[in-house]
Amino acid sequence: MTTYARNSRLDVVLAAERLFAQRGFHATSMRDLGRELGLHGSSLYSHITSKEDLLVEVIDRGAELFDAAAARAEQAAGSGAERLAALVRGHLDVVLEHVGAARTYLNEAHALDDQQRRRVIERRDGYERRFREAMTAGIGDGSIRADVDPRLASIFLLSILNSVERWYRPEGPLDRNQLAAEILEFALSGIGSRAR
Amino acid sequence: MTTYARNSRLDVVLAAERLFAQRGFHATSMRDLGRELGLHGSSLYSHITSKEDLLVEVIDRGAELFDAAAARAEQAAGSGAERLAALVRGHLDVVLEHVGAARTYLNEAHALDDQQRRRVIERRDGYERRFREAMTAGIGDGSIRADVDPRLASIFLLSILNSVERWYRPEGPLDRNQLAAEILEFALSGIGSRAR
DNA sequence: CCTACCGATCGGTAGG
DNA sequence: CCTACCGATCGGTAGG
Repeated sequence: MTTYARNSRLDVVLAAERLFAQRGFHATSMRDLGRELGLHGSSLYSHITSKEDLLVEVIDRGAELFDAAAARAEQAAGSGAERLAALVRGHLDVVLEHVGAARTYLNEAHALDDQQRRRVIERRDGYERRFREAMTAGIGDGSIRADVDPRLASIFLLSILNSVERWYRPEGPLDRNQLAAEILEFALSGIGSRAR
Repeated sequence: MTTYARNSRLDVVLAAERLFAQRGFHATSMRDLGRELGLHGSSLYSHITSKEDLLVEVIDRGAELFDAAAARAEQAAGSGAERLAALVRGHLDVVLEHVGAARTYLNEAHALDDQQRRRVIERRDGYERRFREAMTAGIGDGSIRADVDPRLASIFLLSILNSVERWYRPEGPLDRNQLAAEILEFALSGIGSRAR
């Protein structure tokens, strides 16, 4: 039995993460992807069955990374606000360590067909629910203000977190811990003075 | 002189706003665009010179709408925090009344060539600066907390505002004024209790 | 605004 | 993993 594989299937998925995240799914051709790995576009089909499938795989990997980070964060003991802080740090870890998968997951789901897109959106809703639940717990234990709407507040906080990839540069003045601290300070204390 | 125009150039731009926003620039073909207007893809070229130019025009329209709204908002008298509130309401007006132009401006600039993209990003920075300046003014007049970093806080607030199109539905339970109020409450007061 | 095209590129297959 | 393709579609032009 002869086999020609210089690259593994994982190599293909990782290259797809990079290119889908940088240029977008529709702007990335199979030939682009092949070039990234030093082989012909048509050769990719010995590793995958279609370009769509590849997108599904990248996006699912992204979803999995976020879910796993959230599961770890939820083991943090403490108040609801502290659990929320752990969720924020876990989210940033994924965004900063797996840029490609995270960006593709966050920005390219619209390229999926209806069924797959619905599935991904439901999974994303499940992730958002974990933020909501931490806030609800925080209202219960007094660490979060009682008049907060956990659904809206989760959306606002996740909007901040999911936009980080659009502007944050790790080589800039702000390190990851400072970034997390700044986001938490903004979300927990706001920017208005008492004497407003 | 005979002319065949059933649609104006503006019709083409408005159709492009819709489709570029819904499917993305690369996923929209000139034939899709023609179908939207009831004519052939090739006929569009009597109105425009290239698909790229059309994207530039849509994006510039989006930028113009945001800049104009900010200019109006800045005429609001009052504290820095109040000017910031006016900017927030103006931003939401654009996002909700010009969905297509706003979404294309916010999400499709990556499809521009380097030179155009840089120009658009610079213009976007100018818009962000207006938020920063309102915050700085607020620190001066005591309406914004003195320890706030206006640059980061502007990014966080704009992340929330620019993500609105991803989840908000006008026909839902929250009207536009309530949405603005919720965002401002989150940004100004945060969600943490004093006894955290 | 339509008809009739153009060369280039797309995702993907057959066969080795 | 390569070679040699395939039909479909792309942005765009010429000429009326």
